[in-house]
Amino acid sequence: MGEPGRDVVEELCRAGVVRGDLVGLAVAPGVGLGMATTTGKMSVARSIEDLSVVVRLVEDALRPRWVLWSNDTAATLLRAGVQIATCWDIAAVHRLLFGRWRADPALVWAQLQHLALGTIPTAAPADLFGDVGRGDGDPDDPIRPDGHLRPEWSDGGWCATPERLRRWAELAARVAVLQQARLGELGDGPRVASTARSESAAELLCVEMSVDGLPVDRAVAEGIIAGFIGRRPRTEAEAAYQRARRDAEVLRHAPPGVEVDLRSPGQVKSLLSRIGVEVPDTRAWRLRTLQEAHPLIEALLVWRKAERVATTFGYGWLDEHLGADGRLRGVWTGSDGAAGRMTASGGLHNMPAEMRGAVVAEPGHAFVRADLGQIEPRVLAAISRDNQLARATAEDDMYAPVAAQLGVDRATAKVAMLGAMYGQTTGHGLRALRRLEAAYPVAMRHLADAARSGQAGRDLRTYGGRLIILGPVNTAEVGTHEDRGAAAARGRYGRNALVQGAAAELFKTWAATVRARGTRLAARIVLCLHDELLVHVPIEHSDAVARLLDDCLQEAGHRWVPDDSVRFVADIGVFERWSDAKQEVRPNRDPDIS
DNA sequence: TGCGGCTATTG
DNA sequence: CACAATAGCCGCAG
Repeated sequence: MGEPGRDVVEELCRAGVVRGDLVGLAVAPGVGLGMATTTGKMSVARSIEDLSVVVRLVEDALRPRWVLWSNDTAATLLRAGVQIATCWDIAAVHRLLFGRWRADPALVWAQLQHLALGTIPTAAPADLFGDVGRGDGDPDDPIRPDGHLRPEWSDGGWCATPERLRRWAELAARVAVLQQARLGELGDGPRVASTARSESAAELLCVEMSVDGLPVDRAVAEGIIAGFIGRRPRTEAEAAYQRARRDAEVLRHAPPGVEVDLRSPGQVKSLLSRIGVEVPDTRAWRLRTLQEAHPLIEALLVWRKAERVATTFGYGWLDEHLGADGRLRGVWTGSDGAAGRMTASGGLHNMPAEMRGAVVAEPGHAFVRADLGQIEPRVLAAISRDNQLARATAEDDMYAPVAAQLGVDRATAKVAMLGAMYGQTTGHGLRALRRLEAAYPVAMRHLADAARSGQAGRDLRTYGGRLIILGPVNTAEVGTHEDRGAAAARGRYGRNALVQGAAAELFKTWAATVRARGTRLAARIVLCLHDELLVHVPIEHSDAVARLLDDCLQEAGHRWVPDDSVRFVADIGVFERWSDAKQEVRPNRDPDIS
C-alpha cells in the first residue's frame, strides 16, 4: 500500500488516460470525490477528507483536462489548495453553444438530449409521501426514466455520497463528449473547439482572480479618497456634516433660500432652470459645454465627482472589498450573458482612473501590463476575411493606412470605423462611412449582414462559435414606431456583438496562454480589462514575462487566424503601480495610439 | 419593496 | 451619447 491516491493514478493509466485526456471530476469537501474517464473504462469514488491529495497526484502525474460541471468545482479545489492546469467547463461550453446565462446541469442535459425544455422537472418541495423514487426508477441513477436529470440530484443531491460523486463524474465526462459532438456540427471545427478550451481556461482564471484579488495599498487608496471627500468620518454625524459641506459649496452659487437635493436629477434640472440654463438632461458632458454660463455648473461638476467617490469608490468600498491582506476582491465572470466579455464586480472594471495609483505591486514584485492595440478593427479584419483591411493591420497604427485609403485624416477614419462597428447612423462621419464601404466592402458587408440579422431577430454566431441570442421580437408591435426603434437597436447590437464577442474570444485565448505559460515564472494575472492584462510577477521575472506576453499574443493570434494575415499588437510595460502605465494623460478621454 | 430612469465610471 | 458592463440614488407603483 503506497501513498493514498497512487492507486487511482495507476487505474487511470491502465484505462489508457494520457496527458490532456478528458477526465470527469466531482468533489465535495467532507464527502469525497468521483472521477471517471469518457470511455467508461474507469471510474472511482473516494471517501476522504483531504480530496486535494488525490487530485494533486493525478494532476502531477497525468495532467488531464478535468471535466467540471462549472467553475464551482475549481473554486472548491482552489480553496482546498489545488490549482488545476486545464479543464472542460461544461457550463462555459454550454453558454458558448446555446447562448444565454443559465447553464445548470438539468438544462445542459436537456438541450444536449433534445428534450423539451418545458418538461424539465423542478425539485419537489419535499416529497409529501416520503417515497422518493417509487415508480420513478433508481434514485441512485442521475437520469430519470423520462430522460431528464433527477432534480434532487441537480439541486445538490449529487454530492450526498461518494458513490453519487462517482456517477456525477461519469455523467460529466459523458456530457463533455456530447458537447464536443455538438461543437463539431458547427462547422469551423478546430477554431470552435479551441474557443471551448480557452473559455474553460478563462473560468479557471476567473476563480483564481476572485481568490487572489488585486494588490491595493490601503494607505494610498485612503489618501486618494481623502483628496476628494476628506478624512474618513468617525461618526454618522461627521459624515452628514461632510456631505452638507459639499452640498453647500454648490448651493452658495444658487439663488438664496432654494431647497435642492443635488442627488435628484429632476431637482437639479429645475435649479439650472432657475439660474437661466435650460437643458434636456444634466449629464456631465452637456454641463461641461455650458460651464461658462454660470459658476454653479463647475461647482456641480466637482460635486458630482466627489459624490461618486463618496458613494461608490470611497471608504465603504474599501471596507467591503479590500481585505486585510491588501487584496481588492470582486467576483469574476468568464462571459456575460451577451457577447461573451469577462465581467467583474466590486468595482474592478470601472474603478476611476484616479484610483489606479493605489494599485501597487507587492514587495519584490512588479506589474507587467499589456493592452491590445486597436483590437476591434483588427478583429473585424479577421472575422470578415477582408484582405484589404487585413493588409492595414500590418501597421502598428492601422488607422494610418485606412485614413490614406479613404483620403481623410486619421481622426475621421477612426471615428468612421468605430461608427461602422457600433452602428452609428447620424453625425458628421457619414461621408467617411460611405468611403469605408467602398474601400473595405467585405468587412462592411459582414457588419451589414449582422445588422440585418439583428433587425430581423435572427440569432448569430461569433467567429469562435458563441451563439448570440436576439429577440424574441415583440410581434404585437411589428411595424409600429416602437418596433422600428427596437429593430434598429437589435441591428446595432448584432452588428457590434460579432466584433465585441470575437475580440473577447481572442482576448481570452491570449489570457489563457499567458496563464499557462506564466506559471513557471510565478506570474499571476490579477486583472483582465477587455483588452488589457495586468500580471503580478516577482520582479526578477518581469522582463521575461513582458516578452512572454507578446509571445503569447502572437501564438493566440496564430491559433485564431492560422494564415497570419491579421497582425495583433500590444503595448507592454513593467510598472510598480498601475497608474505609472500612462495612457497618455489627455484632458478628455480617448487614448488609442498604440 | 421592487423596478425603471438617470448618472458616472470603465473598455 | 453609437456597443458593452457594474453600481448607486431617486421617484414611483404596488
